[in-house]
Amino acid sequence: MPCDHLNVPELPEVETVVRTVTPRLLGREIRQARFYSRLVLRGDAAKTAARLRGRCIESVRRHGKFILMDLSGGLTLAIHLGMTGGLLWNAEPGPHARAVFDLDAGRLVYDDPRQFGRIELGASLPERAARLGPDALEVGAEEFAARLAMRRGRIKPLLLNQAFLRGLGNIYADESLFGARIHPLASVARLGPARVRRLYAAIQEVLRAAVEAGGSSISDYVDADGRAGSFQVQHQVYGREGAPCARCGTPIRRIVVGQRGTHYCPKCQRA
DNA sequence: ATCGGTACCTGCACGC
DNA sequence: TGCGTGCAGGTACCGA
Repeated sequence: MPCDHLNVPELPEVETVVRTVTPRLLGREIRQARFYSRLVLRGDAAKTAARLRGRCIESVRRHGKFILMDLSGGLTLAIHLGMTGGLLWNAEPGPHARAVFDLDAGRLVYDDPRQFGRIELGASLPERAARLGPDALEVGAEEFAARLAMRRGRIKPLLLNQAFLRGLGNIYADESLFGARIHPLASVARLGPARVRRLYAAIQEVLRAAVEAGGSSISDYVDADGRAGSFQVQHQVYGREGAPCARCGTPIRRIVVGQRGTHYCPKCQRA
């Protein structure tokens, strides 16, 4: 069986999901939609199902951590996977299935044990998605630097702030800071241009490598039809508390920043 | 704008 | 073995 999507979906995982489901969904017609969670679905289940019926999926795209499906007739279905959401293809709905989309060919199941994910249907992308910052993989170096210059506070919480940059989550924020050799508590205002450039480059490299590997760990968000899990990207700091830093051998340290576990090398990443 | 806290959920690791 | 506790972190919201 598929899917222990135990890993939290961030930009690379969502990108992987989008790439995997797109060829299966493009041009398909939604025959029937069913919703099983008042928490996950924003809006009335019966009305949403009625609006979806008969529509074709014209495009699938990623917007930060959102999955957006543009439907015929000018509607957009937005799916956010939260922390434990995943899409299963042609799967039998399990106890955590929160939505099922029966298509003219195949079936898409939205599975989400903790129900932190959200599904909403609207005329365009939801307002809360529209007001986010530029996509972490699309932003240019200069725009990144300019946006950073307008901010204060510590760097790690800023990287997690989707209104600043959309797509980074806890894992890749830590990995990016390690790549740039910047301490997670470093003051944004005191980051010089060299470190800002390094941070930008590290974010791009970390995200691209993860996308290339098909996400952070098991790639079976959509693998109900039995594709073997892909290889895993080796995290340098995340989840490696006490293990030696790959660069200098110093034990990786874990602290809490903004209520979130934060991993870094105390020697490579100075404040 | 930033900061710190809470809440939403449930599965799982851990300790006794 | 069994049970309680705490933790995981994406996002929204609150007051300061």
